[in-house]
Amino acid sequence: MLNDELAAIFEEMADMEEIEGRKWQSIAYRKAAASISTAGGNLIDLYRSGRLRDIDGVGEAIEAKIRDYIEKGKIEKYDEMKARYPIDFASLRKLQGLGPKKIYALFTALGVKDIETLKAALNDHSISGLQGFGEKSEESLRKAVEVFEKYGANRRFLAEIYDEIQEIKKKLAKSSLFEDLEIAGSFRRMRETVGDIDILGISSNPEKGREFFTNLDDVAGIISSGPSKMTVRLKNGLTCDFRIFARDSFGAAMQYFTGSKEHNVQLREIAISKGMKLNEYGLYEGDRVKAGSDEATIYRALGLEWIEPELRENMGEIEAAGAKRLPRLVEYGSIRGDLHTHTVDTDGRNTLEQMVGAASASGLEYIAITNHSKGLKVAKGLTDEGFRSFNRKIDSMNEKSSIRIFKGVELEILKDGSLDLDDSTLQEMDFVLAALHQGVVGDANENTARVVKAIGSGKIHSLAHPTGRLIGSREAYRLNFERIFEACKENQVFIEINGYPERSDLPFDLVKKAREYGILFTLGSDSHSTKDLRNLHFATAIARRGWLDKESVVNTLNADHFTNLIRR
DNA sequence: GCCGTTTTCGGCCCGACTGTTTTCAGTCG
Repeated sequence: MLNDELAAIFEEMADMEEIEGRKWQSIAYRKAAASISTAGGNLIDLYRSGRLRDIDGVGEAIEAKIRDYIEKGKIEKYDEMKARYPIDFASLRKLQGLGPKKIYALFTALGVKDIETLKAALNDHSISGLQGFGEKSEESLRKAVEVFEKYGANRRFLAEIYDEIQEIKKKLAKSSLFEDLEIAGSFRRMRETVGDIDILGISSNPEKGREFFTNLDDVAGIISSGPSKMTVRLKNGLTCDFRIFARDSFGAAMQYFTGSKEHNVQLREIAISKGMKLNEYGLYEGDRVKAGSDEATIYRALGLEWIEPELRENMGEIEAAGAKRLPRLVEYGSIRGDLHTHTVDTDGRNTLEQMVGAASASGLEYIAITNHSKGLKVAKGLTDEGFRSFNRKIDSMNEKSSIRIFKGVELEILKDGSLDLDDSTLQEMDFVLAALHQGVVGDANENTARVVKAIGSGKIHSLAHPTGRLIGSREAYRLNFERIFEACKENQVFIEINGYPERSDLPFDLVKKAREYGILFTLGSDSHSTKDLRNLHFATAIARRGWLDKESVVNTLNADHFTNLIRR
């Protein structure tokens, strides 16, 4: 994606500027890179409408570079610099402890330009002895390469490590060495992936607390350890920061370590503009402590409402908090039904009975079974006749079931935008999810037309996993979401937030956009087995990160109200 | 290179830890 490409380029330019000692240019490039990759929206659209400068951190010079990249496919200054520094910064920067200056030192002295040449230098033992490097530096680099090759430097799915991290917190709590414990960082912000874990604690016996922590069997090794901060590698490959604070500072610490970094930078700038200083110990006016023990007081002292962790991405939440216009986010406990599930009758692993039983046990009031339609052969999609007989099974189950079961389908949108089942079959269905799975092309207009036609059919309720992305393995489909959102609004079609971790689709930034159109959303776990039902929790997290209130989420309705809403 | 509730110039978030240094630079979050 263009945003990612340019963000990577600007990150590299930041590295090279730093090598050349231009600190502020470096910071400017990094800032631009960050806002392009997180909050940028589609760069092509912004470019076409001449609104590139609206992006935080993009001024005259960087705007020109983005333009050149779009129009000519290259950025002259980048190419010039790259000729001087033919280095794979992106990979080398992923090694713990290696930044631009050290990379440059290794490059000039030993010709290190990527992981392979670094490994060669390590094998020669030629690094210790270089100016600024010693035995320990060489050893820690060796370790960093080892970790990189074992785990990659990739982020992990929140859903994948969620329970394990909660377990660690429980073990710490059980020691009764801590008065309070919280997990901060992107974990607390419920980002779909996390790069590391931050655990904060209050303890009257920090020494013992730290010792207890390092001796947990989840800890694989210590990366660094000082009097107030320690960093370890967990056995699951993640790095974990553990810090102990005084009660008076705990709110400031929570604020600081929850981030995001961009959100924090913004807050600290506001503090400065009000003649104050904000750090992880508190908010200060001169020597006087204005706030520190709880987060809300800090935000209030800065003239802001308290901001939910999920919103802290510097995507307008600070302005909204200043104007007291933050949304009341949909709550995790308010989701009453799951609107995307499969059974063994197509590509699921559990039976209808098992899925319904598990949904009921997890406290849901209803579930829509949305098996694939016949066009998706790899998933053994059901034919019209298949659905009719499956529907009869649901009817009879509904007579004895404690929760309501809706007859659903995850319906293929065919190549020409038509639908994969007969009208008479669709008439029988309670809930129709429509999805693109196959035949998606490189042309955004063609893909969009296909989706818009399906939305306009009057026969679908919700658009499933709209971007089609699979985090880590497949890019989002090329689609024009402005047109899709308009079509959904016009035809009263909902949009799904799919909580399957690899999908996490619609992504939260697009949820926030779609929300502005007044569209309603359906949450789905996309369960292929009973244990996937927990994905609904993570779908809710995406909804919250996308600023949704309860009224925007269809699943918060009870079964009767939901039935009325989907009646065609 | 960016930006403006004090600014169109002169600032730019802040503190901890490590390793190599004899007081600090580099890295990280």
